[in-house]
Amino acid sequence: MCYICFVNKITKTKREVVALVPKKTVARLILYKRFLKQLIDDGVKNTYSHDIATKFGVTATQVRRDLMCVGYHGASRSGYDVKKLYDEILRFFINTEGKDVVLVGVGNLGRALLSYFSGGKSHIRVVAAFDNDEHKVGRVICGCRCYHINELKDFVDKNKIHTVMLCAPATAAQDIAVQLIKSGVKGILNFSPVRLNLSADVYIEDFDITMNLEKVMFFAGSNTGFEEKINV
Amino acid sequence: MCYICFVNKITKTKREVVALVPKKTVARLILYKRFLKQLIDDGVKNTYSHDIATKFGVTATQVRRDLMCVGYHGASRSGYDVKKLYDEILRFFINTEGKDVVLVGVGNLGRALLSYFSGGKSHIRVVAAFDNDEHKVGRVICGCRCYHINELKDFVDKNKIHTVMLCAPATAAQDIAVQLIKSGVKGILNFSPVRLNLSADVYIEDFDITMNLEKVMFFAGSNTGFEEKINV
DNA sequence: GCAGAAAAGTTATTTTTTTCACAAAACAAG
DNA sequence: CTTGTTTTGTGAAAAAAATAACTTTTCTGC
Ligand SMILES: NC(=O)c1ccc[n+]([C@@H]2O[C@H](COP(=O)([O-])OP(=O)(O)OC[C@H]3O[C@@H](n4cnc5c(N)ncnc54)[C@H](O)[C@@H]3O)[C@@H](O)[C@H]2O)c1
Ligand SMILES: NC(=O)c1ccc[n+]([C@@H]2O[C@H](COP(=O)([O-])OP(=O)(O)OC[C@H]3O[C@@H](n4cnc5c(N)ncnc54)[C@H](O)[C@@H]3O)[C@@H](O)[C@H]2O)c1
Repeated sequence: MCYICFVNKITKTKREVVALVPKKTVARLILYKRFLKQLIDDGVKNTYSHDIATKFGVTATQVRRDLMCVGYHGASRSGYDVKKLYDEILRFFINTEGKDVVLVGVGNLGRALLSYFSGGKSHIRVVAAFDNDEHKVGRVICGCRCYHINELKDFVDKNKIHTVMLCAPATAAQDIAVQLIKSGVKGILNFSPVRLNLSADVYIEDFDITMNLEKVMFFAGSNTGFEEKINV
Repeated sequence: MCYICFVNKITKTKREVVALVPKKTVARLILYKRFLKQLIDDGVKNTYSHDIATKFGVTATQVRRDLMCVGYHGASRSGYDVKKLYDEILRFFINTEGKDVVLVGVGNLGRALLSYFSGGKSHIRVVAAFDNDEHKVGRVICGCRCYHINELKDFVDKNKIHTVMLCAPATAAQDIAVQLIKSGVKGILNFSPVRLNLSADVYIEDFDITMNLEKVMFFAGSNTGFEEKINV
């Protein structure tokens, strides 16, 4: 597999590019991006693969491999220009940056998420919430306006929404997901503990709190020396 | 790597066993367990690797591979006895089952988690919550009693707690984590967007909502045909 | 009882991800 | 200007995970 500069120099469709980038690399790049942002805010000018690696508990080689995917070249000996590297990573995430997100299911979890994303703690904007509970529809909840789920298709169309956080009860999740896809949604962060059965051209990330808690309980109980470096 | 019956027949320490079981297999086994529980409740007696595979979007071979790790043998043609397989998976998770968990950081997210786990929606028990906010200490919040963070060590000792859900602000997370480890905690499900820097004999699962949302946004924007089968 | 199908179990192969190892570059000090 | 050190970039190797291919068992229908 040849990663070399495929983002910038060789003409490939975005689809092919994505296929070449390991999924875990995408996850790590997001973390690197966050770290670089921090460095910029702190006024740091340069950084090294080794720095980044230490920060995230991976090897320096891994970091350099990952950075190959974004096509920015550091300098021997003086490492990476923080600002330039950051910008290049932003370019890699060009389809992501600035895009808005909506949330479906304004329950306990949904409200926690809404307050977080409305509270200015994130650069990601959650621009609307949807529920089927008439008591919630029409109100502004945790800083976000709540619409009826039936209004979702219109909203998604008009606002070119690609991504949804799905916090509905397990029993409703599959039906809602089908509706989301019909409305043109391309990615779902699924908090409900059910696997969504959908056509293949949608990206689903199952974000299963209970399963992950059980996983921690297992490894905590088993006393292995393992430590998952990065959760992907 | 030879998986054969290592749980039951070959004498190995638990540590070695865990090292042989792929991490992702552990994650999938938890999902299979949940599915089998459902089948038992529905009165289904038998199931097949193919059934389970379809349910979770993996291959039947993968399922059989995973099940090798728990040491239960199905029967050709008639598949797996649901109850027996479930029991065998429980045996695999013997150190996990029945163990209790505590939560640190009773903020927006913490409260959502507390109401979920106190609301009888999970078989996992969150037996105490900890915070440093005097307004919260001493109260029962979302069905769970909240103690001062200073009382944590005692509680963890007395109640043999191994696992913690950490929902504190990013700025406090590292300090709290150090304290947790000193208190004897062996596993942390870390919701804060910082990597915890700790000694290696603790299992940390970084459960980074923002990073995962960005990942979905990336893949949603990039229109690849990819679908992550199971989030691990 | 036998042919055929269906399913588990297992070995081999492939694919994906990570690490190793080293060349090339760049800088610093003498 | 040369030597040594540090750091990137990358081919090659290794490790991990997933899949394919094959073997055996068991059941069904004839
Ligand atoms: N809260 C947690 O800590 C937690 C933990 C683990 C898993 N989960 C999962 O996350 C999901 C949400 O959990 P929660 O605690 O917020 O649940 P909740 O019951 O508090 O909220 C669910 C919300 O979805 C809405 N809803 C129901 N049907 C709908 C439909 N058809 N269309 C639109 N909205 C609909 C409800 O009105 C409600 O507002 C659940 O699937 C749950 O299993 C939550
Ligand atoms: N809420 C979300 O949807 C969301 C989304 C992404 C990430 N997160 C992360 O999850 C974590 C919790 O988020 P939140 O929205 O619940 O935050 P929050 O501010 O609402 O709650 C934090 C809680 O931690 C307590 N706390 C602070 N310092 C403490 C200490 N030293 N010891 C014990 N308790 C302490 C506070 O009193 C408060 O109750 C944060 O790290 C946040 O970045 C949350």
